[in-house]
Amino acid sequence: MSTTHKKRKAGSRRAEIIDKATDLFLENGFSGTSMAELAKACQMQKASLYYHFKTKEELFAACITEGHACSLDTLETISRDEDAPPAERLRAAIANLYQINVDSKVGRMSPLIAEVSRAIPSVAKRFHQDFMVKEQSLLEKIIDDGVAEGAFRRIDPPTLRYMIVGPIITLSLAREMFATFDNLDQECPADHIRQHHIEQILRLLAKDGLSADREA
Amino acid sequence: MSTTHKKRKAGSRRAEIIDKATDLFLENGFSGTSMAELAKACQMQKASLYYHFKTKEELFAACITEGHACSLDTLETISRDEDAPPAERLRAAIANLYQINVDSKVGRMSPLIAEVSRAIPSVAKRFHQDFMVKEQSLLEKIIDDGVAEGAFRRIDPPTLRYMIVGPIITLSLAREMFATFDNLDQECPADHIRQHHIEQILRLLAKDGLSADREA
DNA sequence: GTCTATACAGTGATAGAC
DNA sequence: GTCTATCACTGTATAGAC
Repeated sequence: MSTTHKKRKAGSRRAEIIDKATDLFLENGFSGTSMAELAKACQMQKASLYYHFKTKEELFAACITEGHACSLDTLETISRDEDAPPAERLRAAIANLYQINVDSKVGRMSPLIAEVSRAIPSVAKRFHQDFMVKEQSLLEKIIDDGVAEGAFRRIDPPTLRYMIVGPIITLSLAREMFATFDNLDQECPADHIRQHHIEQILRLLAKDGLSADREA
Repeated sequence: MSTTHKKRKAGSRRAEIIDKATDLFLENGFSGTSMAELAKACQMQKASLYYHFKTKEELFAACITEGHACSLDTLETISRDEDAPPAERLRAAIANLYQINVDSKVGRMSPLIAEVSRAIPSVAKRFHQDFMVKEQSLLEKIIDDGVAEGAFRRIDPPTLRYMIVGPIITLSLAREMFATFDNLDQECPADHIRQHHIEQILRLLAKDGLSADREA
């Protein structure tokens, strides 16, 4: 507290940089975000950033991997709770997928990854391994359990996965694309889709004859 | 032919620039693509680009709007063919949506739009109006006709739209994100999803009792 | 661990000859 | 309509004081 010039909070200035950087990357893209801009947002000097991160690419990688790695906890809990009724588990899981992919920062990073994937392939690799694969396998376990219990109809796994995750990711992407629209919530009605999508998935998974429970 | 220095093909050098620029933008993003790089790809001088386009942003806008505006022709034809059986029309429509969004350049631009949307909101607006809205309404007409004919069950339109377009857009996005992977076709099995997705949509739209036609 | 100062390559864009 | 030459500026990254 005596030697340094500006020490805002104890310890992890690094975490603060990652947080601010993530916001800026999400808003302006990777190339569209400058270290100067980030420095200003952190109220520090450009050069100081390079004490914490050797390069801009390394900083970006940290935003992807360290920044929000704990996001799958809830999904993991749901996945482990094998006693709950399959439909309720799936309902909870999909609700959580919306939260992860639409509400939180990690899930909104897909367009960013697409932007830098050619220039920094390792980032795409990490994002895939640390986030997407885990998310997928947790979801798949929940469905598999339901099928094993006889509660769900068996559907080709990759296809079902895309029908569950597809609308969610697309909603997230659309909200990034049209972030500046006045009527964003009309164009991309997040809550509406969030509520109705799950019902259609359950209808798909329902065994024949049980599917007439609900009319949209 | 006598006055100019290098006149490759007659007339539309402009179209060539748009074409090359689109490729580079798709590969490296907007900020990640420099005018110098583009000039080299077009085998011309940087300054010459500015004869055709006042700014880089204007060039980008041209890539979005002019470059690939005619892509909805097939979908339009399908949409107009009201005598064909609804299921066949929808099948053809979805197949075309895959072609537009996964195979062609327009559909792969979504992450790009997301990147520049905050900096150049007009581009997002144009893309939305000229492409997405049209695509959506053509699709909706096909479904509405099927419902009117009594062939399809009625499903909440925005939800159904996301369940059709969501997996397609997400497949496209994933292929951009993981473009550098060796096993891209394993990770993002485009053909597989393309074939099976449509069957699930038809099951969703099938009236009760008719849905036992097929097992995935 | 943060600062000031700076290197220097690359950026979008312009001027003016041909 | 394309060229050469050049502009003013911003980009990432580094050196060295404190």
